[in-house]
Amino acid sequence: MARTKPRLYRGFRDVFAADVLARNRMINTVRQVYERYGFVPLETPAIEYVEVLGKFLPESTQPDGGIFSLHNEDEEWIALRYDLTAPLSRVVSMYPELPRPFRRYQVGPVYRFEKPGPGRFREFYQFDFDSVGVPRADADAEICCVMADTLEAVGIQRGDYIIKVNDRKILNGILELTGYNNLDKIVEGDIPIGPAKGKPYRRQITSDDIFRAIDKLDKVGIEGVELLLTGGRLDESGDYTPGCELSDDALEKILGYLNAKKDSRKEVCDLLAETIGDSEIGKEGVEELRTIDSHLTALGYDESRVIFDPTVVRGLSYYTGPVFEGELTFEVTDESGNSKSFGSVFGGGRYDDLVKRFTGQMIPATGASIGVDRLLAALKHLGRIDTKSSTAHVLVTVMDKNFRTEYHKLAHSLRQQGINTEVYMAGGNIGKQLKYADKANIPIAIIAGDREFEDGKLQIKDLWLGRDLSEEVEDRETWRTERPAQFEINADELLENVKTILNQYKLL
RNA sequence: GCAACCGUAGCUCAGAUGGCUAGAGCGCCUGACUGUGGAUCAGGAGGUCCCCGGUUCAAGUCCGGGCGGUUGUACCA
Repeated sequence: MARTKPRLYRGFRDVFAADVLARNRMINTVRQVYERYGFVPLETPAIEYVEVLGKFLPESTQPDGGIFSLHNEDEEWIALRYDLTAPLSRVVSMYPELPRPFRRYQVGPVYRFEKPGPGRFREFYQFDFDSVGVPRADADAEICCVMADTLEAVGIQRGDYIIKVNDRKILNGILELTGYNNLDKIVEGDIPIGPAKGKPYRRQITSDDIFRAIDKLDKVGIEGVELLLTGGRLDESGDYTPGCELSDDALEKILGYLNAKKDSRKEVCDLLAETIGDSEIGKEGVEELRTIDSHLTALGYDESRVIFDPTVVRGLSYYTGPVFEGELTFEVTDESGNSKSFGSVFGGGRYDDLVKRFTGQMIPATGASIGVDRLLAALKHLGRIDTKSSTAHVLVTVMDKNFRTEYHKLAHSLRQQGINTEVYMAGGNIGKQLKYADKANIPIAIIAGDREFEDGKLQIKDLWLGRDLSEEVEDRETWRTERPAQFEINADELLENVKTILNQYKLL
């Protein structure tokens, strides 16, 4: 009979103890920060109606790519949530009795039907917090504070991260200045360069594509952005991306805007105010940034933590005002040996129109979201994660089956004192049991047979110490006869001995 | 979606121009005191060489198609 082959669906993964434990710890830390600001927990289902999730039903009969969707029994489209913000906006419009402002946090898996990459999965955790019902920019300033506090709480040092802020209204203002704010045209022609040279292309270009191009600054550099805004760009795989074919004048304005980088937030605001000229929407954006700046400054969140950066776009999404990006700035080397900064782990912004699609009324909201797994990867990289893969701190070994009850009683008494204790339940000699403890990363083993029980003694073994000592032991004989890191103790002194060892490993 | 590269043991890979009974390191299992982790030593298990078809006396190796993976790019809430 053909057996079933165990396999994982592309982009999904199993997560084992060490990683789950580390993630739980991190989530706990983050939760404490969110709660310190008064955010309250919310849980929503993983599945929602497609139209609730957002703009994924064009006029076609199928939801857009990018999400996991299926038909329900009534032939309606439902889908796995791809973020936690759309469900929040549904909740806000479904329960008008909720207190406003509604400030909630939510953590859980979200799903995206995209090509997975290294560290990029189709199921991953996000940890969001949002303020719904607050139009004022001090709410945005608060988001920045929470972001900074959170990153520091989980162990990212000041200087190893930066919160970057921009405002969509300013971006829109710039677009307005260039005259391309309602851009919608078809560009077509023959690919001018590369392996596919001569092949015809045809592409619809809208204002969004200008943002898209700007958003790629990190990836393709300023020259790349320039190409994307003008004639088009050939990437290293030989793929050609048609450009926006902007005028020289417009290009110049955009590039000038992207250069409005200064060390101080105030200077950036001044520079942007100058660049933005008479654009009403642009001026509004600058005012918002000024308000955020003054709040942050008053609270002592200076440019070492939060800066204004005109190049931040944050995708296309639903953002309507300030946008935030929490970036880790320390360098990492990828597998091809290039060093680059770790990148963004925290993102968000103001989205004043998101609830409107349900209720018709504008309900302002602002918030941010942690890419939990990416942040976890960063902490691992920094060595700020202990990778314990066990919950047991003590393994009671079974040397003599006749004493099985005794072993369980020993374990029970330790548990009652709050010590996580496991009794070895499978068969096998002592060596096998110690190997198990070693592999499971359990720090202490207790060994006892008839000799010990007769004398009221126990053998207690510090396995982690033994592991270190073993590096100096040359031959098998001394290892076995000396039994490093193993002590005989009186049975009634077990608890204090266990505690002493666990304290050394900071496990209590 | 498009493009390039890749697919041999659980993992990392070796197997010039077609000629094997397909190998190595690591890992895994057993043993070296039936009361002790590591190192060492001695054994052992483990492969339809991704799948299907073609060329050939002969295919892990060449050709076609599929599937899967990696990377880049597009999209990205």
